[in-house]
Amino acid sequence: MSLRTRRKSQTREALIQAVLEQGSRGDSFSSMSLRAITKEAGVVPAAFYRHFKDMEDLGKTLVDDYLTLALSELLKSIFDKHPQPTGQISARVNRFLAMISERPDYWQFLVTERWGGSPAVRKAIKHQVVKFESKLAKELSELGAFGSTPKDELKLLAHMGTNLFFSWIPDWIELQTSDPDAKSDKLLADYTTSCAMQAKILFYGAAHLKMSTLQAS
Amino acid sequence: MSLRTRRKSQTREALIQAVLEQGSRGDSFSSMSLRAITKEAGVVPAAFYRHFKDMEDLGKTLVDDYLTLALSELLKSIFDKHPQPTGQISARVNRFLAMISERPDYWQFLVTERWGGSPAVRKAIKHQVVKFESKLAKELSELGAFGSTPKDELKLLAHMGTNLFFSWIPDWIELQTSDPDAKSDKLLADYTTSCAMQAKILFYGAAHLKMSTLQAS
DNA sequence: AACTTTAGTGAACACTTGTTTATAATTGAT
DNA sequence: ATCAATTATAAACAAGTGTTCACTAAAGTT
Repeated sequence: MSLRTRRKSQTREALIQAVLEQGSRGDSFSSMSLRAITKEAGVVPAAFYRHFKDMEDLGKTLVDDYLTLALSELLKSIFDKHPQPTGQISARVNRFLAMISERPDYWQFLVTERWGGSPAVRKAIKHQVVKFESKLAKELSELGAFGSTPKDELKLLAHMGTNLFFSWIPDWIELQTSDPDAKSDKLLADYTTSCAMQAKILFYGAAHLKMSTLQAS
Repeated sequence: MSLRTRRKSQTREALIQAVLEQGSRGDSFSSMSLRAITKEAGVVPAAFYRHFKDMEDLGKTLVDDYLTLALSELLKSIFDKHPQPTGQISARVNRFLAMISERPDYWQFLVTERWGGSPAVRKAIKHQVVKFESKLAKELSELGAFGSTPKDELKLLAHMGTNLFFSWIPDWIELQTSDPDAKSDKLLADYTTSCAMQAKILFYGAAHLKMSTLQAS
């Protein structure tokens, strides 16, 4: 990799990080201005066009080059092959929340823009979420408890699971950032167990309810 | 009500509707400009200040004066006292989706701005959603199946239910608006049964999993 | 060493933004 | 009928927006 391309990808990175930074401050992508992004990246507005066609292009790149990776690494971390036999669900929920804490800016952006104001970004996220759900369904099928569950039921469960997991993210991030006092440890622990309970309710219901036979209840 | 106040509330309404209109077109609230709103409302920019202090004020008013009502009417419609004994869950899910179809602009705004770019609107929505969850928990407690369920478990279930219901809204609205062809009827029916299944999974899990005893599983 | 390529600069552009001001027009009160 | 109150208007303002263009300076190539 040449020196020039290395430096180029450096400011490119700075532009991406500027978007994530502003997202972490509560701004939505569609309300971010190109000029504000370049300013935060420490570069002149015109330099933007050496990297992206426009803001929409930047948003899609952010989703496809960064958030996609974060999503697949999340899945890897949760379903890796060092299973702790006791407390399976709780352990995985802990891992999930720990992954969120590592890069809160990524997940903040994902949650905010999933139903946000930029159609292109929305579409890119939707595409990645669908892929995530498919991989999650496959992981669940290899889990034993859902070995005999039909494929389409697993897809539905993965869909519900994804929505459930995403619903934890905003509150979890807010707990992390806005409570630096002494009580926060207990608050974090409480929220973690609450998430674990939610996951247990969902997976218990999916495992024990015979959907195909109870269509009229 | 005097003629003047009636006309005033008329343009006030026009401003609110302009926001909902732009929201239905896919724009996020934080990216809407005051000028564009007044233009769509058919009024000059300066007239805005006769009604609201700024856009943030408009957003909070929209949530507190309109969406709050929509939320409580939704609850009323779902838990009214003409219960159909057969297919309780399916029937209520049908009612829910029908309510969404009546004012898709309201629900679009609610979903988009729930994690959107305006802190004030986000906070206002959060407040109303918490109230909604409380009322939902109370309704569930009077439902028979959850008569003996502890209060905090009902709160958790109401929380999960609210998130689940909200997760249906974007896809449901998109199905309604973007598919005016012949196959759409089947698509809508399929999505409805999918939602009903999701609800059954959740409520079955909550009703049968003894949470208090299974904290370590 | 000479030449080409290119990431980043700085100035300029036409346009939109939120907000203020004085003014017109109409309703409500006396 | 007269006067006060107030909704809406039109014009103007400074500030911010996306985008273009000629340019500088450094890296890559020959």
